Amino acid sequence: MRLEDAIKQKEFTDSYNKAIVNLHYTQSYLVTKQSSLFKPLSLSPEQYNVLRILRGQKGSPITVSSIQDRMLNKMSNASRLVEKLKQKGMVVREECPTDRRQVDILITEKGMDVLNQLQNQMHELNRTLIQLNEEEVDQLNFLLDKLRG
Amino acid sequence: MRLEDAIKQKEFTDSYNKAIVNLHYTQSYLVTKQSSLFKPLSLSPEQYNVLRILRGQKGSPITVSSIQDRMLNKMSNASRLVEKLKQKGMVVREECPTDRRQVDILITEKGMDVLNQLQNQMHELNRTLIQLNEEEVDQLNFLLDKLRG
DNA sequence: AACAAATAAGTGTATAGACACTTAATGTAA
DNA sequence: TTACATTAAGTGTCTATACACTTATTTGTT
Repeated sequence: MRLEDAIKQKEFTDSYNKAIVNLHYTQSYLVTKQSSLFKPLSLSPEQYNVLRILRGQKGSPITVSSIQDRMLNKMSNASRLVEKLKQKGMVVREECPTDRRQVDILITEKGMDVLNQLQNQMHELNRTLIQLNEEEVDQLNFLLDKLRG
Repeated sequence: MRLEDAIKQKEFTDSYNKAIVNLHYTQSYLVTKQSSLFKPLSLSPEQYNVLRILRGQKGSPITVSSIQDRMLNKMSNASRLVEKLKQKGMVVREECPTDRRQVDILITEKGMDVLNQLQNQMHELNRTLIQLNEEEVDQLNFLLDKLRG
């Protein structure tokens, strides 16, 4: 659906303005659709993102600030998200032996189970959410990477 | 900057997965940069969006639910955003004469002043935020519209 | 060694998003 | 016309974002 119809706006001042609005709108569309997957597991999209980062560590611990660096939203609060995940038993905190300011975070078996449970559904959902062929997706990724300079 | 470097992730399972993450990351990048414009005026990005919708009405009133329909984030709460703007004197609420359930919203002169103040800065910022040429921006808009099906 | 600067984690608070719910008014149909 | 469903607006509550701040620890300099 054209953006103009989706938000009932007749026209934009220029293509750049439309692109900004289009990106905001499309991201919100994705969040809404993805949330339906997370909801049954009582996971928020950002909590899922933190779990993904931890899985990427393949067993080695990662500090809270390194999680922050890897987050999609650099303004979000890794400290509090980790605390939420800990309460659900999906991560553990350990004092870092070499620097007592830091806290090492590890994903638990339960956390891995939740991710594995989501894996296939997520893969399928991604395809249905993005109605583009392979060439177009690559083009989109190219443009997004270039856009940010 | 490539997404892989921006979030320190070596690779993605596939291009579709990367595109989802790329859209989330890019939108967050835009929000952060745009917020710096709104902040001096004590406006949030969503409050700005509501004002834009009201300006688009060119003087005719619009109900709260129509604002909701036009919002970028369909899950956001137009009722509360309008209340915030009212407290700042940027909009007024009027009882709808034909349907007492509805509430007509109008932008005030103060609201218009704020928008006009932002207009030029916003236009400039859009160009610098999107490091693409005209052809590429159009291509991006095409892909985003198609993506959502 | 002493002290200031820098860094890591966490806290406080306001705004917004997500979602279920309430209340009031309107529409519809027996 | 009464009764029930629908719609519009608003409220309550939890989670997350944005941003300033605190505390503890480490680093770097003199």
